[in-house]
Amino acid sequence: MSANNQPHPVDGARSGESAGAPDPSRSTLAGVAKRAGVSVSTASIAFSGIGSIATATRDRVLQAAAELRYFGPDPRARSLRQGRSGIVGVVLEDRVIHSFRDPMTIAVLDGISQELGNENGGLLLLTSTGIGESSIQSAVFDAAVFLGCSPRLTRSIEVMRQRNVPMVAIEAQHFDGVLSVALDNREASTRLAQHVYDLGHREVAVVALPMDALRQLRPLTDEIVADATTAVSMDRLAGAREVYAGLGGYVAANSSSDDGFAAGLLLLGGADVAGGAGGSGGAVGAGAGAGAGSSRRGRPTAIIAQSDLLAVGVIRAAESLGLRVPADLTVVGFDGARIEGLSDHDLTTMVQPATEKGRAAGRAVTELLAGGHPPDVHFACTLHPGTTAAPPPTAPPTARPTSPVPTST
Amino acid sequence: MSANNQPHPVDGARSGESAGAPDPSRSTLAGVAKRAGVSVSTASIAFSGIGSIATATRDRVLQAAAELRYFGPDPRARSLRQGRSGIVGVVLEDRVIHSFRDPMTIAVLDGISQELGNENGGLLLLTSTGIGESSIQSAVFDAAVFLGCSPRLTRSIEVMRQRNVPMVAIEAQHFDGVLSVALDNREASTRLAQHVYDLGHREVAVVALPMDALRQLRPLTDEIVADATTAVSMDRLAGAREVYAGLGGYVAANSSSDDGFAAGLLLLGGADVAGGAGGSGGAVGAGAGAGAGSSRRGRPTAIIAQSDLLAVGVIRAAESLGLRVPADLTVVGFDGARIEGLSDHDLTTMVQPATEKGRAAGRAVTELLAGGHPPDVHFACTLHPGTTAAPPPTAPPTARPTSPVPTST
DNA sequence: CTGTTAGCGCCTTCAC
DNA sequence: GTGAAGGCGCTAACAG
Repeated sequence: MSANNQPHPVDGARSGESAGAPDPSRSTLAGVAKRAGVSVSTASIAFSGIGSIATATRDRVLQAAAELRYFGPDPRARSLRQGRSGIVGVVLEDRVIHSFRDPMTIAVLDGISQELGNENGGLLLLTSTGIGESSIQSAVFDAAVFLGCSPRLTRSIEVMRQRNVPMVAIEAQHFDGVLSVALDNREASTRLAQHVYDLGHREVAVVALPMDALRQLRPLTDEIVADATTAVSMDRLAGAREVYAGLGGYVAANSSSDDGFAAGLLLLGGADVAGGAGGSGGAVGAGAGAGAGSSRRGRPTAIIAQSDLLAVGVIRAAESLGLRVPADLTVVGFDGARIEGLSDHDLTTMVQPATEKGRAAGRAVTELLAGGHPPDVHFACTLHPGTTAAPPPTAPPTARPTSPVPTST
Repeated sequence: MSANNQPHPVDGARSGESAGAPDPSRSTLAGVAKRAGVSVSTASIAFSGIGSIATATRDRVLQAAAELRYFGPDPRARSLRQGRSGIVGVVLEDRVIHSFRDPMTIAVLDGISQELGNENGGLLLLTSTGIGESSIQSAVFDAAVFLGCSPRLTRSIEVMRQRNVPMVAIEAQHFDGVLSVALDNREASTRLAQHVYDLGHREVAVVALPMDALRQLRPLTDEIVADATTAVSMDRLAGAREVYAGLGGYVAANSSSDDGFAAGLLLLGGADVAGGAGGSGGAVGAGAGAGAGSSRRGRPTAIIAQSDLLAVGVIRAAESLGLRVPADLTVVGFDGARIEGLSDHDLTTMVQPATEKGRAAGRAVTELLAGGHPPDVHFACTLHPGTTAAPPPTAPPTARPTSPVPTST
């Protein structure tokens, strides 16, 4: 009889604990209660403070606890019983290292943690590695925040929903039952492109953020766009294409200045060099339908980078080729990351409230956990004019058509 | 009778769940078993795969689960029963934002996550906010990694020890029962200082990493050193002082180029300006005992920054004052962070294997959880000569005493 | 103010 | 290959 359970078979069994049995059944609330001569529930109250208890009794309990070196309830048991662990899961799209290298991600994480204030227990970092997804389904947390995640999470989301785990998605596509915190990526991108257009640029290329799981620097093709799964880059591209229809360029492997540099070289040197460091095909200049004006597909006079990191790389590439920014080349970014080391440049970019996004997500989580039904949140970007955008070298300085350029396709 | 427990009082009670009761007692393994016409234990086997089960039976169970939208065991219950949650806690000294801005911390985190591979469940980020410490004591995790933490964690460590939670400390002081992963900070720092010395520098100042909880840029005083709680900065200082006895300078508020910049201005402009932007007292030059050679406490000819970020800031400060690096000023860092945007400079620094540190910690955690007793780990730094260190403008190029300079105190 | 009682959801030894 | 039961450690109703 009596199925003897030993959930902690580590000690005696495995390792050769040399010291004299430091764990003859780890002290438990029951043990403390017994030693203090009270019932477990009373002891529980002594620790949680929930319910009333005589000071004397509590002292007795606490002293017994001290003697037994009992420091408080086991978090695991507590979380089972209460149905709450205090942990908020943050699901990152990428390997941790990539996420951490992106100042926007970091800002968002900081915002979340600001609002959650670690009184909740902490942030559990998870990654959606695609296959398996196991960790996200088997991890202990009360609420989940998805950070720019792809639709492959569908199943995990279903599981969470079934478990009544509130979910918030930042910059992801819409999922039913998942609160959305997002940016006006498309509109902002249009505004930025319009800014470039108004300066007179007609030969323009884009360096886009990754659009799918395949992390590789390559020319932006229709297939890639068609199969894209990343909302942010898609929206930013769509926005720019409202001004520059058919805008072409490169897709980066990730948001890094190294990738921006490589793409920049391809775009700026590639026109002549043809087949530089990896990109096989074309996709330079204003791509398919170069807007009104010169249809000559020469070197672009402006490059729209979908992130500031990429933009920084592009600027470096330009300078390494002897081009001056913005005199010879206009470069604009996106994010407002305030990347240091840009020498004298003040990057022209769309500033997004990254930390605020995180804070909003954190607040939403709090409300959801309290049973509320907060609404979706939208943020707007603001144009930072900066000093890296100027009229093209040879263009008419005052062209100002505000309507989209028609596609030539 | 029958104390009716409802650990999840959220639904009906609080929020006005309008939809038709999506959670009439969330599906559980017992429910699945009943529906499949088997016992719970059999159903459990169907999910865990541990134990033998007829294929037909398993299919029946899985189908029943699908029908009930049961997606697998509840992580909370599982973790209580098994005594394992799969979560590894990472305790950061600072607010998340500070940690995330430090490339070394990020590299370490990446190393940890590489080795833990998220099959374990994920990294739980916790911060040692000093007061309370509650979150670390009440959070669910199986093992803890402390990242450069101060001794204020003593109590939390005691709790973890009592709970049999394996602990690994990276770059922290020694704690009993906590596996240590560390760097030869002191020795490396000495080597770097010697390098500077060998170049002929005698007027030297340090920009130190924070030494205690008070995050504020201020002159390095004896009190600060005496009360220091951060092992890394202490060790690096001690190492440098073996070459430059009594080395003085500033303590930064955190490892950032902004702080480096501010400290740089104080050190380089401060000698004349006296009381520039906040630092009241002296602490410039080679401090108390300016080493052999000129005892004139003028502007330093070399600045030893305790991190690359700080060094970058110092370089910017120097250049903003019209000083050329390294012709007019030698600047050395520590870390090997490869910070971008340093223009043409290649920072002279001690390169530390940060990712490796994280990996080692991750591996140690794995072994400890498996019941092993892995040893402490030590890593060495390598000097990267770089291009930001050169002989001082007016110094004899070939001074080469290898023994420490005696203190004048 | 304290004790009793009934599980949270699952796993696991033991018997069949 | 499957079923039956005990309990991980704790908390929340209720009764006294």
